[in-house]
Amino acid sequence: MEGTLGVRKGAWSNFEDDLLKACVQQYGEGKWHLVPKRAGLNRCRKSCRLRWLNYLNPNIKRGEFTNDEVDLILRLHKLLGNRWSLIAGRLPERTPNDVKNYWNSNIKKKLSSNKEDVNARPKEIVMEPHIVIKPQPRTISRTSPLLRGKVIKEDESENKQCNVSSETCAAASLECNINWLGTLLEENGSFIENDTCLLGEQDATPLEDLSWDKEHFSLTTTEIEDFLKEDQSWSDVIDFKW
DNA sequence: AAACGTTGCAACCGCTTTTTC
DNA sequence: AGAAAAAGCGGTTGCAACGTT
Repeated sequence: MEGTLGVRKGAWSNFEDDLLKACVQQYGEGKWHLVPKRAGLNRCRKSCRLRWLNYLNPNIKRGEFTNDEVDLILRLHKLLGNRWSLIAGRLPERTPNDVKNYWNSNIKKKLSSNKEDVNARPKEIVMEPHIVIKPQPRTISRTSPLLRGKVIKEDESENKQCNVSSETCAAASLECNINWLGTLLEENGSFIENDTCLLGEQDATPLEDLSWDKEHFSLTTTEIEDFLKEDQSWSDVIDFKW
C-alpha cells in the first residue's frame, strides 16, 4: 500500500517496527521529520511518530482499563471535554489514542444508553450541555508581583520584551492558570475561596455537601485531589501546556 | 459452515499550534 | 514580523477479529 510520493501507508510490519525502535533508541524521541530517513523507512513523519507514541513506546500500558482509570476518565472528561492528550496525561502509561478509543467504544455508548433511559422517563434529571473549558490569553503587567522585583528591559523597538528568568516565567504561568481557573469559575457563577472550590453555588454551600453528580459542574477538593498523582499539587495539574 | 453484524483498535487526515529561520 | 516547517491534536475511517443468527 503506497500513498502519494510512494510513501507507504497502512499496517506496520514487524520489520518496520524494528527499524523504528532501533532509530528511536539510537537518536531518541523527537525530530520526527528526520526519522524516516534515519530509520530507512518509507513512511511519513506523522506515521512514524504515531506508531511510536501509540504502540512501540515501551512506557505504554496495554489491556483493559481499570475501574479507577475509567472513573478518572469520566471525571476528567467532564472537566476538560475531548482533550484526550490532557486526560491521558493524568493516566500513567495510557496514550491519548487509547483513551479516545476507549471513550468512543465504551463510555460514550454507556452514556447514550443512559440518555435513552432518561428519555423514557422524561421527569428525570437531564444532563446539562457539555461545558468545555478553554484557556484565555493573559497579559502580565509590568508591576505584577509575579515578577518578584525582576526588571522588564525595554527594547529599542516599540514592542517591549519580557526579559525574566524561565523560573519566573514558570511561576507567572502557574499563577495565570490559577487566575484563569478562578475567572472561569466566576463566569460560571462559581468561585474559589481559600482552599475551597465553590461551583455553581453562590450561597457558599460547604464543599462536603457538593457532589460530582449533583450539579453539571461541581467538585469537592477531595475529588479534585483524586486527580493528583503522588507528590503533585493541584497547581501541577492545572499548569497545562496549552 | 456461511453470512452478516458488531466491536476494538491502529492508522490516516485535516486542522491548529508551536518553533525555527 | 512574517512565512515556512515541524509538531501535535482530535475526528474519522478501515479492517481484522469475534459474536450471532
